[in-house]
Amino acid sequence: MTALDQFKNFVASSKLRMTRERELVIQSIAMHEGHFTVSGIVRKLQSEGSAVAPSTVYRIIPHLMEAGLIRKAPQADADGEQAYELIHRREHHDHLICDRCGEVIEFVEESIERAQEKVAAKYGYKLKKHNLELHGVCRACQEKIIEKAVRAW
Amino acid sequence: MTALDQFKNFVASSKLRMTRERELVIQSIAMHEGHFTVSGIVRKLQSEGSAVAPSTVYRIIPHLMEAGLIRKAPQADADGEQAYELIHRREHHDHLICDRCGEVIEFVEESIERAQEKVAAKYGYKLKKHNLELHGVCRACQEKIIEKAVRAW
DNA sequence: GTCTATATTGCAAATGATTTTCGATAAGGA
DNA sequence: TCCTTATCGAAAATCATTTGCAATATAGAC
Repeated sequence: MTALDQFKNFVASSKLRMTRERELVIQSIAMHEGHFTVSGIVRKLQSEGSAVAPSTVYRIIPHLMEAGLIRKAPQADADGEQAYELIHRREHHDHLICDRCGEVIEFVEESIERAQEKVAAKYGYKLKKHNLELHGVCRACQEKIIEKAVRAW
Repeated sequence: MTALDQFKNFVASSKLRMTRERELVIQSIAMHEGHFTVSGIVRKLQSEGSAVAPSTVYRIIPHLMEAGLIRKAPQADADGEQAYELIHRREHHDHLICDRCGEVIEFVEESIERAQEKVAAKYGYKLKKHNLELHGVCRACQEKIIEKAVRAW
């Protein structure tokens, strides 16, 4: 079932209506397959010649969350804008974040997943979800930092 | 070493200056011992008769982060305001949280720490910190849920 | 202590993301 | 097709955060 179909089901079980704009936004998000922001979607649709107003996208977001299609990403964009992510029915993933440039890499490390279950079992917990963020400096930024230091010296 | 002392060291190794406002803000945060927001600090200091302007608090925040005293909390406040948290200097630990009763268990799992380094290396990142929250239901709550279900049946 | 350079403050204005208002339009059931 | 009302776009309103600026305060030099 595609994200669009998923939302159509949600619409059917409510008094919401299916519109051209909602379809465009959902397809844009589904295609994105990662983190996205409102301004990003607006820009992308605009460049494709099917502009949708920012206020409209902002109004669609809460419905997509309610429908279980997306959720807030644990970290905002490099600037202050709220980022969202598709909730895949596919495998869960964690985040590796560069605190200097804001790059976000999604990864899945099986050994971490297993170790988490181990910890939960040890304390008698039944796990529902988790949230792992690794913060650091990406390779490109490391190089920029060194460059800058050398020049200043 | 108190948070205030820690910041004083930081100030000494820079061209920053120690001021009444910075001292007030840091002590307010240190006393808080949990999540906090800019507006919360402003309100608290105001009610204590030692008001500090919001813009001043906003300007102190980046210095506290740089000094390693605080960091952004992974989740913003209930409304849209950015939340921060004190970074404890004691041993690093992760959190196992019961979403039903709110119990928080702190733990350290070596295999997880090592696996994180592995992921960072794979992507060329230099790690600075991380943030792991396991969410679930603790044993006690699991039992209560079962009890309740049986009674309702 | 006094002097000086400049870091810091508070206020007000600016910015930028998000929300809301409102008149026009369009979805979908009758 | 007709009607009800959900939805849209544009502009105004909000709200958190940032910035410009003139007044003040800190820390080091003397």
